[in-house]
Amino acid sequence: MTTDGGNGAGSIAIRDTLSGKRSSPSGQGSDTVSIYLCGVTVYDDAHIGHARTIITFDVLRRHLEYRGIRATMVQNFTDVDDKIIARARDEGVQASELGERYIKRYHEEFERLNVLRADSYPRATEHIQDIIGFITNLIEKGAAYVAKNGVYFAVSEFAQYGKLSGKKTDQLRSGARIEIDEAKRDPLDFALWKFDAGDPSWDSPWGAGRPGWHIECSAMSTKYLGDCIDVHGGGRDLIFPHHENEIAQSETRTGRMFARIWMHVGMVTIGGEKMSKSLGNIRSVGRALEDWGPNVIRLFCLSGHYSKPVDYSDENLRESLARWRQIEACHYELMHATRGAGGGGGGGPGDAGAAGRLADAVVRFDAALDDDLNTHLAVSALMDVVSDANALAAGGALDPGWAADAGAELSRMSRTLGLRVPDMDPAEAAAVDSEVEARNGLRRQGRYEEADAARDRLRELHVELFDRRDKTVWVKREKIGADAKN
RNA sequence: GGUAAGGUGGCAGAACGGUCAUGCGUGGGCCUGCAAAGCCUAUACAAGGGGGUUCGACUCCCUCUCUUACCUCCA
Repeated sequence: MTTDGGNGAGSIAIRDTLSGKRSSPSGQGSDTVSIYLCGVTVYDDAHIGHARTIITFDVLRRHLEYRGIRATMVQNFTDVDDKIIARARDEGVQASELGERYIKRYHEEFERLNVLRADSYPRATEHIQDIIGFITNLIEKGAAYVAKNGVYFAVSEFAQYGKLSGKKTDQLRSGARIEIDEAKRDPLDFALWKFDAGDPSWDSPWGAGRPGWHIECSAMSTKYLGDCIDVHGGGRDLIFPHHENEIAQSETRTGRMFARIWMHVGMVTIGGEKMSKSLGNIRSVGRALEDWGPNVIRLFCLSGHYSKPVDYSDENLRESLARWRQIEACHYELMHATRGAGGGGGGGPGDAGAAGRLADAVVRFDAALDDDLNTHLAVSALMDVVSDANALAAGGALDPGWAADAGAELSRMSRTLGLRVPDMDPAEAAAVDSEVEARNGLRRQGRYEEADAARDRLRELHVELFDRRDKTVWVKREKIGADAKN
């Protein structure tokens, strides 16, 4: 039973980690949404786990915009951090130079993944004054204190600490894992500012140093999106302590709810285990792009519900590849049919049903995304259109009008998922057409060796041919590394 | 130990209190000069164990068990 009226935009619901309930990102009647996504720490290459989180939010954003809601998206780069400093020292470069390198690479890779640019990508190092201001507020409120080695947030001052992750402070204190630090009043207190006059360091009212990890997100999200964000998210592993700490800082400062919806994306696993540096099972985005290309990676990342883990296995990737091949071929199938290449019996009795099935699939696609961004079901709905088109084509009943409609819908659904069929300019298409024509002439004359040679030539251009009863359909394939290896 | 999310056919993975998607895989057929892709068709004892609620549960409740994640940096 839907609680709201269900008119387009208002019907989108996302499950909030904190309350466990679904609610609309756009609130009541608003047509804009603010989204803050915790991005990457720039000391190494991005991996598939990063990709999954970012692609999930990318689809959320695309779907919101399709529903007429303008999303303002802010995604940070953490460019000051102990690991960056250590890595820079090892390589003998400046921390800023290292960060710059990985930020550049990030943009290149995620552009290839067809991820829309965020409205801004704030960096911690460019917001030191905002961070200092934020910390000053917290000290004024009595929620932060200056110690020997830094400025700390006093967890005891925030009564609701633990509400996001479902943890109780005394349980956390009794856990043996917490680092004992004499300087802290409470082992749960976390650093807002670390004193260290080393390489990357900035002056502050309390002493030279650098910000702690969590404060940058509170400061920057507030600066760009205000005190209360509509959707705040990241990977599940950020729930504690990162997001918990952000809530503590921000809500202490404003006395208001920090984020209306917390959205957390499940981990990418390798053989059932979380991908992590310590296990040495990291798969980089760069490598994945080489092996599988952007569309397969996206389909893989969207193959299950975002909140659940997904296993980066060869089998799963192959399945995504098979799906992609079908979608790709279908785009061409519909394009050819639309160009009126006499498909035979248009307007048969089955066509009326086809229009209904198409409309139904589109409704299911959008409804799936409305319902807590169920990309798995959305992909299924898209695949229903693909197989319907294939069935009609195989039966010689692909009516050009239907093909045009289906092609438009398929493109639109693909766009929402961020899938992109390789571009082909008309001149190239015409060239392929005439090659195919020539080959069919050879086939009619029984000159099969020459015809096969023509087919091979086209294959080198990644054009694949399907000879049907009455015509030859061709598809321009995306080059995929893993294909070549097998 | 605490917290959270899960255990669905050979694999992946949904929905739903009553008819158990879909994809991959597998068998057969069609189409093709051959091929590829696709189509048609068939295929599966499917729900970790045990209780309970119900006319009826995979779906709700309890319990046990297993898995994973988080409790330390992590998307």
